[in-house]
Amino acid sequence: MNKATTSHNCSTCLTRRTTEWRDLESDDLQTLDKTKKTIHLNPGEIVFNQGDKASGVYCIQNGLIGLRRVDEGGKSILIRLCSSGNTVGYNSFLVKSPQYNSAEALIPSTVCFIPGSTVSNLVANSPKVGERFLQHTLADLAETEDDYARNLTKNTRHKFLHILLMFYERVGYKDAVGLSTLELPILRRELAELMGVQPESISRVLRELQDEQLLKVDAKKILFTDMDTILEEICAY
Amino acid sequence: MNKATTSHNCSTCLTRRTTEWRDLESDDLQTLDKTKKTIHLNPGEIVFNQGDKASGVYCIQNGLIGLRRVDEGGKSILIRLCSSGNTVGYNSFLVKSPQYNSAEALIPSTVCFIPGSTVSNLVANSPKVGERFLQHTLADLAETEDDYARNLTKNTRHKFLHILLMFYERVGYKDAVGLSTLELPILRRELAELMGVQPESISRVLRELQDEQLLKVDAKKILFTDMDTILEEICAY
DNA sequence: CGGCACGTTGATCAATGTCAAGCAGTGTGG
DNA sequence: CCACACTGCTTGACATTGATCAACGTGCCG
Repeated sequence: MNKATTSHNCSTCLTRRTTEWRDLESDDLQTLDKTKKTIHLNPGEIVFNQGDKASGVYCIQNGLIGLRRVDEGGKSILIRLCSSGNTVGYNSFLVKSPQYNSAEALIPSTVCFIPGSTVSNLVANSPKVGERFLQHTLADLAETEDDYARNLTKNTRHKFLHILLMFYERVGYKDAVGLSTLELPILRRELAELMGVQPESISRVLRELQDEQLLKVDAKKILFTDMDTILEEICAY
Repeated sequence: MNKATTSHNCSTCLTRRTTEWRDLESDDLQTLDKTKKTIHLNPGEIVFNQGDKASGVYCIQNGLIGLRRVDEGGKSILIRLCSSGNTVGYNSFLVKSPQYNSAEALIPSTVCFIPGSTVSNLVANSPKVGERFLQHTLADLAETEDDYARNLTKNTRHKFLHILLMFYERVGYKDAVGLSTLELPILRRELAELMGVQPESISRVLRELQDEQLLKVDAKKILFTDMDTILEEICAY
């Protein structure tokens, strides 16, 4: 979008401070900067496809990337959402496997591609980088186990409320009169794919929640008219 | 059970060759051996509980350990099964969090407890150990994503057949007349907890599969009378 | 204007959960 | 040794959830 952001410098990149590269200095930082490629993506555009050779890793500058898995039957789900400061494609690269998942921009996004040779060099050069990748993997594992458990034990309503709150934490705000508000950044279909349900189920649970006066819906905008009750429902049971 | 196996020596331990400690030598190996504690567990006995302080890691010598998560509503599921050569509790230890899951022996099992200080020393001493933990975490993440996707997209029947085949790979054998056979090592309830369904659903799908002549059931023993059809069903769609 | 993707809603159906009953095996105490 | 309690497993009846199929409205874009 913005031409100025296309030529990016790792040394001054604020996002880098939350990535695996946060501990790099001088030479290593220059190596990173010289070999990375910055890429802009529109919604629906692909970072990489399930089955592709993993030739490096991708740092998300800004935006929202969905990791998608399609099964043999053609059913598609979103395994995880990743945003600014996350790295995607690293796991397949580190185990030298083809990409397990596809990565797709859900909103306009900027990612930096780091070639595999650079990753290998930097990991070999500085032990901190390896440690950061370990911590990142551990965090992804913990999150995936949480999602796994929730999706296996909860009903559609609970799972949906959880996703709403997750988005509220990321991009929610208070409107003019102090009401908690959220602009959903993704389609109904994508919400459904996060929960392993059909889009119609999303419509129905939204209607149900509106009928109960817990929130108001206007297309992608959600107004939480009774956040307390929602929080209680999610946390209690 | 067997007294002889209680005093164990890491240097000669065959299981160690598939753990994070496989690359250790001489001094490090002695440190490991001197500080580890070997523990025998009967079915139902607990290695550690969800919420416990993670004071070290546990290597599974033999047996079958289930990682269980109980949610606020009291529903319990099995997140993952671990057996000989796996390490459990390492993820919580490495991120210095309380245990995310409980670990419980599902059959008679032997595990070695490695105190946290030993783990930290060995990781600091030899970079290979850290790399092994990274690879282990990556493998667990990949497996959890697979399970996640399957559980979100497949029905009870498909998930159950998948679990049967998984057990067949681990402990299956051909009987006297060459028929694929399996002694299920766990309860119906535990099978259900692996899939996030009710035990009754396991009974029903077992009945269905018997009625279709795909297998025969005698308590815990499963005879696969038509393995080809089962494999086709799982792989195709 | 026409086509297309997204979203909503209704009707219906299939899958799974829930509840209750009964059976088999096992261990315990009288 | 028997009576009893207890747990695991199965089955049936029924309720509930969510999927499926179809129709329709809206907004966007060529």
